[in-house]
Amino acid sequence: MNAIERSNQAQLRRLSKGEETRAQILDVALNVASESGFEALTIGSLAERTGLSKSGLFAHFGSKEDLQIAVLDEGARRVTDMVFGKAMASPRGVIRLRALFGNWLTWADTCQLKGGCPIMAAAFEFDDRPGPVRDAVLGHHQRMQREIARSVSICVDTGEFRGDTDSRQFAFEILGIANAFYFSHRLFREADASERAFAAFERLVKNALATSPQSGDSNPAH
Amino acid sequence: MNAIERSNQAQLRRLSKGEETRAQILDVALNVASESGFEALTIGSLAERTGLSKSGLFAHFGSKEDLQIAVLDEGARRVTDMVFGKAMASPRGVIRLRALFGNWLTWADTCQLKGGCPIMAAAFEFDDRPGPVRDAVLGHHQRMQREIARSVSICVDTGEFRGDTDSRQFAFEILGIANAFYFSHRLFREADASERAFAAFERLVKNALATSPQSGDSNPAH
DNA sequence: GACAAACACGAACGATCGTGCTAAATTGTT
DNA sequence: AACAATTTAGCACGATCGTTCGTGTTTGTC
Repeated sequence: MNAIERSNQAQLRRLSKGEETRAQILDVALNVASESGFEALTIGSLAERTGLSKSGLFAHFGSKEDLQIAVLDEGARRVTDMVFGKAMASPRGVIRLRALFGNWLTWADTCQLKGGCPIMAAAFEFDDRPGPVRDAVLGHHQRMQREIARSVSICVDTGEFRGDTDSRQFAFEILGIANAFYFSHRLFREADASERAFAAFERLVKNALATSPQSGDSNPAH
Repeated sequence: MNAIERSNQAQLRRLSKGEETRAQILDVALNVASESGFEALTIGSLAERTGLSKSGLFAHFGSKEDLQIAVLDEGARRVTDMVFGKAMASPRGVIRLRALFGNWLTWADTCQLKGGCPIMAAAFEFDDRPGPVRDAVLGHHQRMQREIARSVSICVDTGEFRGDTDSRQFAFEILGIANAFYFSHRLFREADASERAFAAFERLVKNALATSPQSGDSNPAH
């Protein structure tokens, strides 16, 4: 959801003035966090971008820390919508898992976040800085990993995956592929990043399929 | 190499005073970058930690940007030593590749960098900020990916891996596993992070082995 | 339209940021 | 020991950081 849609929604749902301003701030802030990281989320620059005064903006969040957490939560909310929510339209099992994976790779672009997934960046920024922000990052990522593992378990339930599939290991490896995609896509700017990611994903899936894959093409080449 | 060893080396090689001070600064700076990221590399805090004055420290690097790049290069130098250099002691082929992978997971701990690999963190910090620092990060990572792909190619040469193995895809997936390890180890603080990483790695290897693996245990569970 | 509540602004604060100067102290060489 | 070169300290600068406070303006309710 972009700022304009939110503005429309505000008129419909009678969102209070303060709540709407706050939402607009978060929209801008999420873009900044996406492009330049959470460290770059300064009150001054945010005020300038939103047209508010420093103190006016500051009043919506009691502290910079609370602002960071609010941005984090907003990012997580969008991930939930754009990745997990959207995948629910697909039928249970491997098809939904594949949709989930695909959505994860593209959700930042879909949301017009020019700098990639902020939640991903936050993990590296705060993994060694104890405090409420790190706790929030940890919580969101743990929830996401749990959700992915659950989607893998469903593939076992449907009989598509073998019964001895380790769903948490599967989620671990999916997280890895998504990260490799980010390196390839955002740092290296390689055009075939998404193909490489899907190739890795399909290899992962093939290894778990109940119909044993003994043919010769089970190699890491696409 | 820690500060003390460097100090000894300075006495042996007649490292000039300025060069030694610079090396000590970089040692401290690398720790800061490891724990708190490159954004936290401020002249003031570094001066305090090293006992130098702000201007005295600043004089060793012409600008903050040059300092960041110097820290980056020092980090890359250590990676080259601790990961690639060390793996050269192992025989060519899969054994060396495995050593390479293992070294990559543990090198930050081995170097007593309490906050994980700084080069990894830098990738996420600068992937969307064009400039000399990003260029340096990009260069180091591209070099590392090339080295890994080359090690995979050697496994083809030794006849251990099939001829149609895509070495760059292999390197892509290794990068992913290393990233997943970082999430699991540094953010989630999971005790079995390294087991999960090695399980994923061995699955990757098994798929590329020339001796076709059609048995039923080629599953993502360890 | 009145009135209370919510919201935004402007000014100022101490601290710290990166970065210039100049002078003093230290180092290396003869 | 003298001297030049290198290295470090001291001080100051404009800018920006997060935050507080008092005042004005806008909003929602009766």
